[in-house]
Amino acid sequence: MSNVRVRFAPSPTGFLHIGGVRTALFNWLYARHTGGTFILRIEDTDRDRSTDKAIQIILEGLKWTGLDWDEGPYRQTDRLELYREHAMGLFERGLAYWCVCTPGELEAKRKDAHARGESVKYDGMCREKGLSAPTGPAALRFRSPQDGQTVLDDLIKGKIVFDNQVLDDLIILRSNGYPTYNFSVVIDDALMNITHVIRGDDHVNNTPRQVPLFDALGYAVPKFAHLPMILGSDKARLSKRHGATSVLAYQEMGYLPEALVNYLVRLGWSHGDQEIFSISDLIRLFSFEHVQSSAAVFNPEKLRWLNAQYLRTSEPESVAKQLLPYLEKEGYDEKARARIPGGVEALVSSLRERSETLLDMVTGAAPYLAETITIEENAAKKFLTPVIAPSLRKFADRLEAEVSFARDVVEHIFHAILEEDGLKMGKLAQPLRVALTGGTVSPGIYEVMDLLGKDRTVHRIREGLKLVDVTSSSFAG
RNA sequence: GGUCCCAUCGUCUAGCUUGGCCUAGGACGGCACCCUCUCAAGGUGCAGACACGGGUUCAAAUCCCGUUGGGACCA
Repeated sequence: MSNVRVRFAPSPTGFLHIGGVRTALFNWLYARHTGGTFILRIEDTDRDRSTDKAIQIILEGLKWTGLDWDEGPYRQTDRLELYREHAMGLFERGLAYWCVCTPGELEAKRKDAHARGESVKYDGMCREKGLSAPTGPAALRFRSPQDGQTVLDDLIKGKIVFDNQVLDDLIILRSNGYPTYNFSVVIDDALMNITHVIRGDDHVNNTPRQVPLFDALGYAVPKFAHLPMILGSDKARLSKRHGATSVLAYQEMGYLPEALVNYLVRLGWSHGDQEIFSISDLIRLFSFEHVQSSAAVFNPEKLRWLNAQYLRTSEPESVAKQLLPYLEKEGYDEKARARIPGGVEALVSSLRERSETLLDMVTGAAPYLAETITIEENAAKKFLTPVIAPSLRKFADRLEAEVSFARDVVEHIFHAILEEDGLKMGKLAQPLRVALTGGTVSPGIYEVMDLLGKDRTVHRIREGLKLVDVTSSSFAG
């Protein structure tokens, strides 16, 4: 095991966002690629917005996508003492100071500076006051370096230089005793020995504030890798109005986790022209070298295509297993599934060519799981005609008389009738399809019969025959 | 407003580090054709991009500068 230690640190303030999953994924891949450790840390210091429910959803989402963590989940609220201790440590060494400026004063100053077109950073009012133990409300501020530069050598974006002059003396401990985001992150990353901070590039500007903290605290500065954002179709940051953004929503919509992972990894990372990667491919091939530095637009169409690819190439057994809960949800119980001779696996094999999601499969499965069907009116009118009725009846009769329902036997009977009645394949297959499935779209006609079994096949043909419009038969005949 | 990031087909991207193999490749989507018992899948083909302007160089998608346009963060 290498000494690489990475973490995924979501805030439990809602569902697990698709962008969060990608961040987690890149962390996970890097850990697995290097044989390092993947740590899960819940950043719940925002007590007003954090909920236990949200934590559960995050865990559930990660489990579904298969991103297993090696340590944690740690919770920042369990570590508050640690932040206070280290903050006071900085104070004792003169690297932090008490600030008694009130929020109102600060706001006024900011407005003022803004109006004059000046920088809105903290003016350092309390910097040299030397307050040792203020009695009223006070925040602890870090004495940020004011000269020189902070250089970030990002694994993805390369060298980024920040002038320290623009750095605020950032608050590390609020007057209510809670640490600020930038401080708790540094303490955690330092104490957890994080070697690589892999996060969204919305954090790039936080980095020059954090690096001096590592230095002041006497910890090694980790390496940073800032991942480009995922955007919606209008190039704005991906959000609800672009459609589903919660991972679990994708689960509900019938996507396979492997497909989602494959899609997400290609949003920003590439390996030549390859589009489809197994998890082991990804672990083996992943590197920051090929991570894109520009943002990417989320494209649901391509996700659907990828999902379809996975549906078709995965083991039917595995897909069948994953399909089960969706079938249950639609009310297709054990009994319904038992109606299909080959079971759900056979169903999957026949339906997967024309399904992009598991939900598509559920829809397509209806005629085979149900005891009876309703035939679409237009389809009946068009295909269940008096002209074809005799051939259909003949087919049903012969099937019934035959002991075997083996594929080649059925095919033989079918072709014999085509020949006898001078019909082309489609002339008989389509009416048969309508009688058997109730619609005009289905898997191959022999597959349909396989899924239905002999009894239901014969029965449905006879039921379909009842719909043949007798009033037009005199007209036709 | 300040700071930072980014810029190849509609979208994801290869190529950029180490300029020439690029008349810019692949994938999704679109269109057409083939296959065909329906619908798909599959196959073949077509349309489609180096944001712009300057440099550097024998040679630039590739290096440098600027402009423009997007985005993020701080307010």
